[in-house]
Amino acid sequence: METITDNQNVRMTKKLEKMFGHIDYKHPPELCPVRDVMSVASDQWSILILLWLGYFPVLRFNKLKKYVYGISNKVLSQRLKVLETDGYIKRKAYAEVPIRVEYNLTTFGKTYVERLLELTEWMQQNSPKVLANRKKFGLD
Amino acid sequence: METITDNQNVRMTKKLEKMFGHIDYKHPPELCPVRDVMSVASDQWSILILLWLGYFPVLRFNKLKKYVYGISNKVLSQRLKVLETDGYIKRKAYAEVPIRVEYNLTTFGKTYVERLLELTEWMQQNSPKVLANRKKFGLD
DNA sequence: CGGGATCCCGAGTGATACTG
DNA sequence: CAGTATCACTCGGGATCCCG
Repeated sequence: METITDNQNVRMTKKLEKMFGHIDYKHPPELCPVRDVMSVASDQWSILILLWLGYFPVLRFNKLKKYVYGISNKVLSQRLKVLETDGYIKRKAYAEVPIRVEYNLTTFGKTYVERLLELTEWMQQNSPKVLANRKKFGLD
Repeated sequence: METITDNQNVRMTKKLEKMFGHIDYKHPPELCPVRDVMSVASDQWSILILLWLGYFPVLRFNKLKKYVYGISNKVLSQRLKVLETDGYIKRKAYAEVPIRVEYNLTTFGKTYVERLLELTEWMQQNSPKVLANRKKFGLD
């Protein structure tokens, strides 16, 4: 598991070649939507929001704020707005008193969370290794 | 491809359950290393740096700065430092005149870039959809 | 001359208070 | 309850400077 085979390297290079047609540095940023889309979806708060919305089928503003520990009102509402306009989540407001607002993943959002989970699983498994790296660093 | 089967939903929920033992909101952040590790590795600049280092076996500071279009000296050097201490990349300095510094992925970093590629591939394929969502939003 | 470090400034963020 | 308003503050961008 520590080593990477040549086959894996070849596959990686192929994928990277396809990728870099799109995030190529010669493209002015306004012609490179991938980076733009990526910056929204890979934001640390957005990731946590999406994961929690994957876990619970539906969540309200203050519940979400409680789960996404440490997020502020301002950032939460801003991220929710962006995630909604980008099509990952849906917002439903009920004209009750007090008002009730429910957020949930769209179908599109669910497919993204599936992918996201692969990555966060890796992080969960490897975070001890990273912490060990941090400790070790500078000692040798 | 548009719809998500019940089976997929079940798998997702299982993974999320495993996950949320670790990013649970009841955990104080200092006991939640996953979020900490994640915030480094999912940073938008770090992602681009790692992808380019996946594409080229080795890169020097100014080359990297050119490819990671738009990054500043300060942020680049700071991200490189963090990525090094976390074990994703390695830095080699040659005492020449002028000085030469080379960065490359570690084996650990390569395994991460493999995972990262799965995600960025998704973004590449779906960014048109996101852009369409943005345009459509507010019209209905 | 390459690889940063430093400094200054503006945009974004966090904490709290407040409102429809 | 679901957000906005306010304000102090941090962080990133950009230019410049420095050191080997």
